[in-house]
Amino acid sequence: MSESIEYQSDLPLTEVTYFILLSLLSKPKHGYAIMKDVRNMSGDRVVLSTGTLYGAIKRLLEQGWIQRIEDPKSGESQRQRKVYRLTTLGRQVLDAEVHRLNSLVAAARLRAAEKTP
Amino acid sequence: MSESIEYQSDLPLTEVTYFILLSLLSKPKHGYAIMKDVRNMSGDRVVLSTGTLYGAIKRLLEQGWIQRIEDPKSGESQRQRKVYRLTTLGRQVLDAEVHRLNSLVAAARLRAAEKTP
DNA sequence: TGTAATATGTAGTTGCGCGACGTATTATGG
DNA sequence: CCATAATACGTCGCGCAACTACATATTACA
Repeated sequence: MSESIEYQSDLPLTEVTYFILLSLLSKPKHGYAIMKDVRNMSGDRVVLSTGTLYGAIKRLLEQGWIQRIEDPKSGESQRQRKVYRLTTLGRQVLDAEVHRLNSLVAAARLRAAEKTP
Repeated sequence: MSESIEYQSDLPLTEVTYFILLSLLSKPKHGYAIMKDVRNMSGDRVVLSTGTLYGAIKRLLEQGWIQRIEDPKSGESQRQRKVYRLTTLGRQVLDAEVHRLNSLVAAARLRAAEKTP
């Protein structure tokens, strides 16, 4: 049934955190790839600075929402490149956030209906 | 057509700001009433402390998203009670935020579809 | 009469996004 | 062929907003 009622103490996610987790939902990526992906996904609205990105990654690792894996493309001549994947916990938190987001929109719809113009 | 493409530099709204604006969408309220309303609207999930509430109100006034009006219920024996209403600008920002929220949910739906399990 | 609800506010702490800066490697086009 | 853009990693310090705790006063009611 995927309740995702727990984890609410970690919400709301910041927009940056949300997009990073979302980016890693499809497949593991390294930092720079996340940056570009988030930018594309958001239609150029969310442009991460490196300060924001690596700070967020550090926190996400500490919380156990993402974890580092070996670079699958590390066939010989590869320079440093840190690849991360979403953990089960991270996916659950993301689910809970989507749920919260939907409730915010629902609340707005309710209010707009009972609005006194 | 109510574009609400502008105002994006003021987004994302924090959850607190969002609920306060939403609370004032139906009708003007004073601070304490906003607190209770937000709590109810969110199903007890968002419980504002006074520090959060009055800090937010101060910022919202400065930004011109809400404005103070005279208490309509100030018939004689009334103690201090500051009533606020949403401005046109505030309503436009709220609209833009709902739009942004919808785009976040849409992005998640897209990603969930192209997910590699 | 005392206590919960109503009502408003300040002070200090913490967390996070952001801009600026710093370093190194690989493509590429002029 | 060499400069410059793109790739790729990171740190540091600033400012803003939310939260906790504290402070104060009035009104309802049991």
